[in-house]
This record gives sequence, C-alpha cells and structure tokens, in this order.
Amino acid sequence: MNEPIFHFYGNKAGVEGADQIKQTIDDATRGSEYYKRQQEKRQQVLSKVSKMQVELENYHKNEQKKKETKEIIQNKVKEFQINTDRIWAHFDMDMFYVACELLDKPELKDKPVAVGQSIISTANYVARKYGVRSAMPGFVAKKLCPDIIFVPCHFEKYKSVSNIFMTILKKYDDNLESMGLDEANLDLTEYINNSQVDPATLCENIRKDIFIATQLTASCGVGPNKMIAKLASEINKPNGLHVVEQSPTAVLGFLEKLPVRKIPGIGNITEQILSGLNFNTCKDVRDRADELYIIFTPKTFEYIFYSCWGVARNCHVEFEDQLSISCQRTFSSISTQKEFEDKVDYIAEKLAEDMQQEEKVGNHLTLIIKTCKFEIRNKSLQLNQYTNQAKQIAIYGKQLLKIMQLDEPIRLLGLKMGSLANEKQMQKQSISTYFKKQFDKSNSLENQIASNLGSKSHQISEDGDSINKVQLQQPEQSKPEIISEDEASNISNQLLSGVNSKGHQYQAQQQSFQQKQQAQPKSFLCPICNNEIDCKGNNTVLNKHIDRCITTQNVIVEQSDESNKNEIVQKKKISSKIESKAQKSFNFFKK
DNA sequence: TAAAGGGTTCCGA
DNA sequence: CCATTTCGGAACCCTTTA
Repeated sequence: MNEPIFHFYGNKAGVEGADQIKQTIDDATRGSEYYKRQQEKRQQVLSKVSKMQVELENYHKNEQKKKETKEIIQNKVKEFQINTDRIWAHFDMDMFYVACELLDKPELKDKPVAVGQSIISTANYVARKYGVRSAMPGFVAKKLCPDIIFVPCHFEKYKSVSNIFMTILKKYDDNLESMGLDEANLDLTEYINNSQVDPATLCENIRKDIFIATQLTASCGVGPNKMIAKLASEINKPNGLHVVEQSPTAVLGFLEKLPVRKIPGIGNITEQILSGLNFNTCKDVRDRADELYIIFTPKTFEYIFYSCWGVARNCHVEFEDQLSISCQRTFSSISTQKEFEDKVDYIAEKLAEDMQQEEKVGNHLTLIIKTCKFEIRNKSLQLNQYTNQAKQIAIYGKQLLKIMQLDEPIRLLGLKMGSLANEKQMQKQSISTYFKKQFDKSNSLENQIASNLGSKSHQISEDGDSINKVQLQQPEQSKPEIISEDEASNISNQLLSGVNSKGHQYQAQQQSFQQKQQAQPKSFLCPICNNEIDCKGNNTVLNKHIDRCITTQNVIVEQSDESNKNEIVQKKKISSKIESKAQKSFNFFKK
C-alpha cells in the first residue's frame, strides 16, 4: 500500500534502479500536504480502474454486445490504411538547455548538472541517472543526487543556438514545424525525391551539420508520419538515429512492443488506467480494441486506437489561434480577504501585460486557486465586454473571488482569459460601426469600444434589435449578475462519471475544429512579430512567414525580472504558440 | 438535441 | 538551519438553456 506516488517516473524515463529512486523520492516527501493529495488522487484513479474492470467483466458476459462491438472495431480497422507515402523526420537536441550551458562550462561535463533551481528545467544525463527529471522540484533532485549542480537559465543563449539549429533544418524543409526551441518536425519527402539520397544517410548528415555548427548533438527519428518520427527519435537518444521504414509492416512492427505510455498525449493518468486494465503495449490495444471501446469515451478511444495503429498526421498543420491566456503564481500561504484581493490585483496586472503583448482581448474570465491542501478550484464568468485592461480584469476577478467564498488559506492564485479576439481587428471593426460616435462622446478607452463589438452576439445577429441588447456598461457601474450556485451539487459523482454514458454514435457532431476554419482571411496578424501578412488565404505563405519569424529572433520573450516565473514556462510559452497539441482532432487522416 | 456555459482533468516540459 | 512539489493550455464532460 505504500506504493510511491510520484509521477516523475513513468515508463517514459526507462531508467534502471527506478524502484530505488522512487523510494528516495517517496521518503523525501512523505507527510507533506502535497503527498496526501497525491495519494488521494491515486486512490481515485484506482477506484476508477476497478469500476472499469467491473464494466469489462459485464461486457464479456454479454456475447451479443461483444459481437457487435468487435464488428465495429473491424470496420474501423478496414476503414483506414497506414499511409506511408511521406517521409518525416523528427530532430531533437539532446538535453538542450544543459547542453548549451556546458558549452561555456566544459569542466562540468561529467558532473550532474541541472538548469533551473526551484523547479528543474532540464538535467544532463549524468543527473538523469540519479533520477533527476525536468519539472522536478530542486530539493527532491538534491535528495536524489546531493552533488547536483544547479545552473541558472539563460534563455537568450538557447534562443540563438536554436536559430542555428533551425536554419540548418530549413534547408531540407522550409515549412518545418518547430515545437519549442529544441525540436522540429520535417517533411523530407520532396527533398529525398529530388536528391535520391536515402533517409538514413541524409539524417546522419544533418546531424553532423548540426554538430559542426553548434558543437551539440541532436537525436533523430524517421518515419511515415510525425508521431512515428517522434517516437523513433527517442529510440537511440542521446546522439542517435532510428529509422522506421516506409511500410505498414515496419510501422506496426515498430509499435508492437512499444509501451502505450510513449505515445504523445498518453500521460501519467491514462497510463495508470491502461496498465490497470492490462493494456501495456500498443499491441495490447490493437488486440483488445473492443474493450477499449467499451471503457473510454469516443474521443479518447479514437485517439488511443488510431495511435496504436500508427495512424497520425502526415501533413503540415495549419496555424490555429490560441484559445486562452492565463497567469498563475504560487506563493507562501495567505488567508485574509485583503490578501486575496491584493493577489487578484497583482495577477490581473500580469495577465493584462501578457494579453497586451499578444494584442489580444477576451471576454471570459476564470479565477483559479489552490488551497494549502493542494485542492484546485475555479470559477468563471462571461464578461459583458472584451478587455485586456488590468483594472477591469481585477474587478471581475474580485467578483469571482466573492462568488467562490474562500474560507481557507491558499498557495496559488491565477486568472485565465478565454474567448480571445484580436485587439487590432476589434478596433478596426469598431471604427466602422454604429457605436463609435456614442463612445467618442463618452470618452471611454478605445478598447472598451472594441470590447463591446464583434462579440458573439454581434456576429450572430444581423437585426438591429439584438445589437441593441449588447450591453455597454463599465464594470464599476454594473456588475454582471451572477447567481452564486451553492457547491452542494457536484464533487463526488464527477470522478466516477464517464464510465457509463458515452454514446460512441455521434461522430459527425464532434468535428468542431472544422468549423473554426470557416472563412480564411486574406491577411493575418503574425503572432510573433505582429505584422500583418498578406497571405491571400494561403496557409503556406503564412506558415513560411511564421517560421521565418521564429528563427530570426523576433520572438519577444519577457525579460524576466520576476524570479518567480520559471524557465519551463518560457520554454512552454514559445512552443505552444507554434503548435497546439498533437492529439487534437481526428480528421487529419481522412484528408 | 444542439449549443453554450461552467468546471475539471490531463498533458508536457 | 529548516521545509519546500510549477505553470500554461487545451481537451473533455456534465448541466443548463433555447
């Protein structure tokens, strides 16, 4: 029962002596509130698993249903084919941040080194042997490896090395997709067709080029789609190459023994559930897909199912808009109303800064808090206007605070703005509208004008009647009326839900992301440099521009004067700008 | 019966 | 010396609403 609860150790790590390491981490952390909370969570997962087990037992008793389900699966398997027309490569710099630091400090090369201090950003392979991982708190790393050397983060340095890395890769695929500073996906099909080199030789040459230019090593994987390439790149890491041949047999063979945990998008929790039900490798999933179908909701099922069959995106992804911007901070415990409010003010300012930098406005605010018992709660609110002003955000934030009725100490507070829209576009729209005059008179801020227009209600309604319904109040005068619901309802049944009612039937309705792609505007605001790009509705042009921006140092990175904001976040911020998650929607293999 | 709203879960680094 | 465990974004799911 005293099973270590730490999540830094999934199969992804693949380190010997993992049990010992788990034990050390466990010893170092037992008794804390954090630990207690983790145990609770673990229990919840376990009870979810046992519910699922019961469900599966029933399923196996029902021959009729079994027959039906297997048929559905068989049809699904017939429907797709693993497309091996294209050749993708995934390049990944080895332990990137640390490697960059070691360039300047070669004497540390054979010692355990980590970038970051309170939370570790990257560790070198010496430190990894001891079990040190990214996102691990510094004190745990110290317990695992007392001699570890912490090096502060120098983001600018990594950026410039990354530029060199990307420039080299661009020669082979101008449209490459970079996910963060140290990773990129390349579609090598054209290059290889033109030059007649074989993929392995080509990629080895590229790796050499990278080394010559940066003195750093990169690992590489090759396969018929992005997912396979990424998975392959981990096989011979660090400083290695692995090629999955361009045939369905090779792909299936490659995946066969692969732990499902390796699939991007399957993380700690999903792994626990899967292994609890004895799904360990991709082959398990393929063989018993009908069970998977019974247990998981449609989306989750599809994602896992297709991934294990090696079906994934094999074309470049189109740029998608960011959906929300958020800001959250951890601090030492606070418990008075005044302190809460001050935090809201502070976070609101930070959020407003971020939003203004991105030139976004939004009208859906969420307040997030974490209690000192590590419980997370949030409340959200549909605003009656679009905004990115600290003052307004703070006012709404304090309303949410009231609604939440906090009566215990907290250690984190955050604000998230959703329903984003482009600030400039909003302003443009506002100029040509009926409301302009009114607002000029009432000398309100420009973005307050913008904020009341172009909202959903505006787009939906063409009749003047409903436009009049758009509310034009300032938050000080009239606060949105939100009836505070009492909390009695939810909590307990939440976690156990999703076991019963799943409705695999309605696939047609699930295609929300197609709707996002309605009308392509002729010009586009580049999220990196903020210039308008005349892309004539052509995504290639847009992508090229964005890629160029990324690699020409135009990325604006906050010069962090807050020691609070850690390195991992900066890493993340950049990468999420460029590509949203791999596991998104499943239409991509249908073409 | 589909969409909107609100809240939670999960992932990755 | 002590104790100390992140943050951002999207997917997902349930409930309410029109």
